Amino acid sequence: MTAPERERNPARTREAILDAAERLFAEQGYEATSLSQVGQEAGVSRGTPGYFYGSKAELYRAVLERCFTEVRQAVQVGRERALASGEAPEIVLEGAVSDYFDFLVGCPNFVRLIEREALTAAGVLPDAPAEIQVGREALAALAVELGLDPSPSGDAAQLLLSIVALCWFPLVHAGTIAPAVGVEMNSPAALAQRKRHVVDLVLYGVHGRAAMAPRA
Amino acid sequence: MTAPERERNPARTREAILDAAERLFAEQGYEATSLSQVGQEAGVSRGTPGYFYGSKAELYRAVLERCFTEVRQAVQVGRERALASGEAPEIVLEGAVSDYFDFLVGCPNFVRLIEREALTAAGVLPDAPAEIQVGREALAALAVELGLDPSPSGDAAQLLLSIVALCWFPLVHAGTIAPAVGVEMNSPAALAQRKRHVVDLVLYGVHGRAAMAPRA
DNA sequence: ATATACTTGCTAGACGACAAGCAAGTCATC
DNA sequence: GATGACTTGCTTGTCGTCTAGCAAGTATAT
Repeated sequence: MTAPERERNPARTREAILDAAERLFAEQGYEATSLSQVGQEAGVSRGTPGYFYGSKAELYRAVLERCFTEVRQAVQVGRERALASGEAPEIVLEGAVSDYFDFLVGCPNFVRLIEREALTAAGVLPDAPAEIQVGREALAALAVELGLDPSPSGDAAQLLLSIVALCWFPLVHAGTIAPAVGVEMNSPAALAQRKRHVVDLVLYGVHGRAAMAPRA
Repeated sequence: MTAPERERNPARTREAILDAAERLFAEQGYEATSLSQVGQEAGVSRGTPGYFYGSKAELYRAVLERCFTEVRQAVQVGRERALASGEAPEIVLEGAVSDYFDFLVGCPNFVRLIEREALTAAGVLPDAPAEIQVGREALAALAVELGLDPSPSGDAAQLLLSIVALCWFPLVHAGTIAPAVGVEMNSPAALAQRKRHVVDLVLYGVHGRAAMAPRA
């Protein structure tokens, strides 16, 4: 009868901690985030994150792992949808780029975490097999779809990297470089405009590469 | 006769500290770098950085300031050279993109510092007037050179942001995303290949935009 | 010329503020 | 009442800052 002060639910608590940690690690970075802060943000005491995840490093690993699996699933879904559509290659590419752009817009934490990870020399994880696999799959799909050279550092890889760069970079620097060069990224309309430009640029690139013979 | 244990030279010491701090802040980030580490790297005691720069935050500011002035000078030089060349717009653009790419390759510390700064919400500096000015100047130059819409978020701004993204992003993610999608960035040849791709893509973009009427 | 006053580069010890991890404790739920 | 969820107290270590002090130079006076 007595209203329980706080209902006990380890699964829920674990997830709350993971959510809080993801946000804080993404926003402030690993070093600048304390376990007390994570606990407070998750609505538990300062010892609870350590209780469930053992150490700060392992909590961080758990955050990254969850992010990666989510991303992998999303990419998987997107890829299957694109391959099954049966549209012309350019239409498929256009849709894929657009989807990728939207996906990143919806995952600011993921973007920031990966960005920080890239800045941490040699990273926390020895190498990210999950991510690499996703990248390779995307590379193969792109090469097949457009009939490009699928070899490492070949045309398909270069184009894929450019697509990622064009979608990714403006989000990371939405508050710094983008406005500095005259591009706002703060409204849905501005984002849509940016997305259209990216899609166009990629398509022009594919056209150009097909039209003019690539230099000897 | 007696070899001076350590010649006393405040200017030299200040610069040594600044060099060490730049490297460490760029590589490890602000939080993960201690003043003791800076002192050790600079060949002085752990108290000396604080003695010369007052506080850790001010030392960081000094590092950023020096970086910015160096970059501004480099951009200035490049812009004047490009404008004075009298070549066709496309050739000028090609050279500018190529130069920018090379410049970033030569300034890994700068790239990492700015990247970290972008991740620090609201940044350390209220807004970077120097950087914004550089961006605006580049925007105007690009719009004039190619006859594009110079308004904020217009074609010129979008293209400029794309150029920056294409040059910048692969360097930051040379160890993570680039290899994951099949692009190596570790040898001069690989860098040259990447640069050529970027230049081509930008030129194709300009061509495409000129050839096909941009969508209504 | 030499001694003395004074400045300045630089070091090292001390102190306070956290933070991470551990251990003991408390409380709910089966 | 036992297991597991969760908290709180404590230890240990590190970092930034402050400050006292040494050493090396410079200026001034004799």
